[in-house]
Amino acid sequence: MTAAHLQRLNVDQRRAVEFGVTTAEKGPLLVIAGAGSGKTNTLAHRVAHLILNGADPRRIMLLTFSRRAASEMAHRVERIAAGVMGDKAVAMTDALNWSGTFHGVGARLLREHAAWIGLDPAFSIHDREDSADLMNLVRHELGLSKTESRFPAKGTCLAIYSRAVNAEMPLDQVLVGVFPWCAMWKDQLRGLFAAYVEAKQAQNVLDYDDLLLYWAQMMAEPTIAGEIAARFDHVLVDEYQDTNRLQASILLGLKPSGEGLTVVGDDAQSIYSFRAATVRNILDFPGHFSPKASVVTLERNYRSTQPILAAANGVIGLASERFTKNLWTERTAGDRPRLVTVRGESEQARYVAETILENREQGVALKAQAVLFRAAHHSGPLEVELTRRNIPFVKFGGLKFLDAAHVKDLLAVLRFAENPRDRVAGFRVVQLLPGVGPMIAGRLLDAVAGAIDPLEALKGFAPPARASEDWPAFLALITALRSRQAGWPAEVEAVRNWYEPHLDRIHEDAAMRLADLVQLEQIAGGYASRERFLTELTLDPPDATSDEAGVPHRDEDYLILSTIHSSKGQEWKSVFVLNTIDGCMPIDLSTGSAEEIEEERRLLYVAMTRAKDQLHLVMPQRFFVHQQARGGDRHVYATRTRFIPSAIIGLFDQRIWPPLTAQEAAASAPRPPVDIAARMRGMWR
DNA sequence: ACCAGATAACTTTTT
DNA sequence: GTTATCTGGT
Repeated sequence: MTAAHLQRLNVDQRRAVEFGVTTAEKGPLLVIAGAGSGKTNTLAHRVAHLILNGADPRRIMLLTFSRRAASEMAHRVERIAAGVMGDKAVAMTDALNWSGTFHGVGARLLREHAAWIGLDPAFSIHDREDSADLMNLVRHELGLSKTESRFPAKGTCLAIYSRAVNAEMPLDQVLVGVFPWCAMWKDQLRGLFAAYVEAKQAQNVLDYDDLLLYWAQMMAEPTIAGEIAARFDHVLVDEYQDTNRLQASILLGLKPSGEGLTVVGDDAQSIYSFRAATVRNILDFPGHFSPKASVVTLERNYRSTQPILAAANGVIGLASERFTKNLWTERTAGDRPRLVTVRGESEQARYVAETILENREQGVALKAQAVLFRAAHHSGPLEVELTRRNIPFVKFGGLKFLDAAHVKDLLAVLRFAENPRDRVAGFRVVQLLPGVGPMIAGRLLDAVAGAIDPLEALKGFAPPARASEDWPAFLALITALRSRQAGWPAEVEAVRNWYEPHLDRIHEDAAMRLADLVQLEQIAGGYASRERFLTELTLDPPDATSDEAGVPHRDEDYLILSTIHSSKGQEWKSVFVLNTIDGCMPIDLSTGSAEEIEEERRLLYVAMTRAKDQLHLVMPQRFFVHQQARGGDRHVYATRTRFIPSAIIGLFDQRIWPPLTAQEAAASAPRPPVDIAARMRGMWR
């Protein structure tokens, strides 16, 4: 007699779900799950199966790639469990509260253990930008901003630092292997990083990497590691191919023997090596343990039609490292993916928009369709076209809502009030006052940092004459925020009221930006407190930005625009991939090492395997080079992506759009070559 | 001494 | 559209 919830699974999926729970097997488990093989579903079933068989959900750690993935997983677990145990399932899955990203879970563990490791539990978390800004401040202090030849920019410095931390690699090796053009600055960089770490500690801030690094350090300390490890019976990790060595170390600390550890992933979908993720993590996983981890491979694809799968397999089959998986499906009917040649980017936009509308006429909702692209700005012309035609859309990836200067300003005020030692936030805030620049801001923050009571230091500071008019209001605001008299989220409104005149002064389009701030206020209302708001917003920023079309309501139908990276784990009936041309895929900025090229190939594979029924790869022949003045005419004549060579072109349905007229078709038909040159040579013989 | 406006250069993917 | 650097003004 088999439980009902297991009967919907195939043999391999069941093995992954039951392994060690209702079977006698022991030890760690690696599930290699091909694209569309029901990976999320299998993992959700395993969690539900664990709970149904007596595991305590409070003692299950579930690590996913994004918060969205975590809540999706919780929903599924609840549905599956509800099918078996009814209403009681809700309480069980609610108790599944250790689920989230590595960073999110890490932040929580760190706050709980802060006292033990000498950390102030009110630490703030810096996002990438903030970290780069702090790196820049330190860079200036060390005089590295005016070296004779140019010192690496703040972003590059942070990338080097981050790589060394996440890959657990010595600086020398990182420089030689990944940033060879910065190798000459080795000593200065080492000094910079030392000062950067000290600055973070003095200001009580952690960056993204610290959330993992501190966690890993705790797991390296036997007393703390024992306490944390003992809290979790099961640790399950999704998207394991996109984890890095630091994350692998954390897992080993949590489950040294591998008992109770399950990781799921697909080596063919590893697309985050720029974040120091390494395919080796998943490939080497079984060997980390003795006895070795068991491996279950899911090869049956439930998503795509056979022709789409054949084309995707064709693309990944040319990878230099061969993957052993052989995806198959029973969905044999369907069209080959279309490889559509269009004249330029505006035709590409028109093709996509028109085909999407046709699909909708055929009953395919906009929500069941998606447009994917390599870089966030590739969708620009399409966004214009969609807006013109009143097609609502939501864009994932690329510039975040939180990256807008005005949003950052407002958040910086809140952060400064929460943690006055946060220099990056303070630096930004005080310079909003007219008459205050970097020097005065620096002096003010020095005074704050040196004082026991930051507020008193602020009050005692003599502002420059030009700022005197705005000074009292600023002081009043910070005082009010520190005392929390307005309460949450009302204090956001107080900040906005204070900020409004400055916004007007600084930005031309103040009205539009103000609307964003009102939206931010609404978002703030969804969080319990200022501290939770700031933390969770940094760890899980709202990533959908919708442009001129206006924010579609959740119940409305809208099209999905997404970078390929952000499309991970999702699926749509109809998928369009923009700019399937060399220079975009692979993107020409990648310095062209073999490994980077391979990752670009996997990116195309990920994009193609998102499609269920219909796949369109669009190739504009003329591609405007970005980063040029508006109206500029610099463009390149593009060629088909190298990942679809003629050897596999037969797997695609090649088309030209708009379709050629009879005359054009005749003109482009193959004709016997005429050797004019030979005739001309013959003229003189 | 220091701010603010102007100018030139750059823009991959993200927790 | 942003961001680092230069220059003129206070």
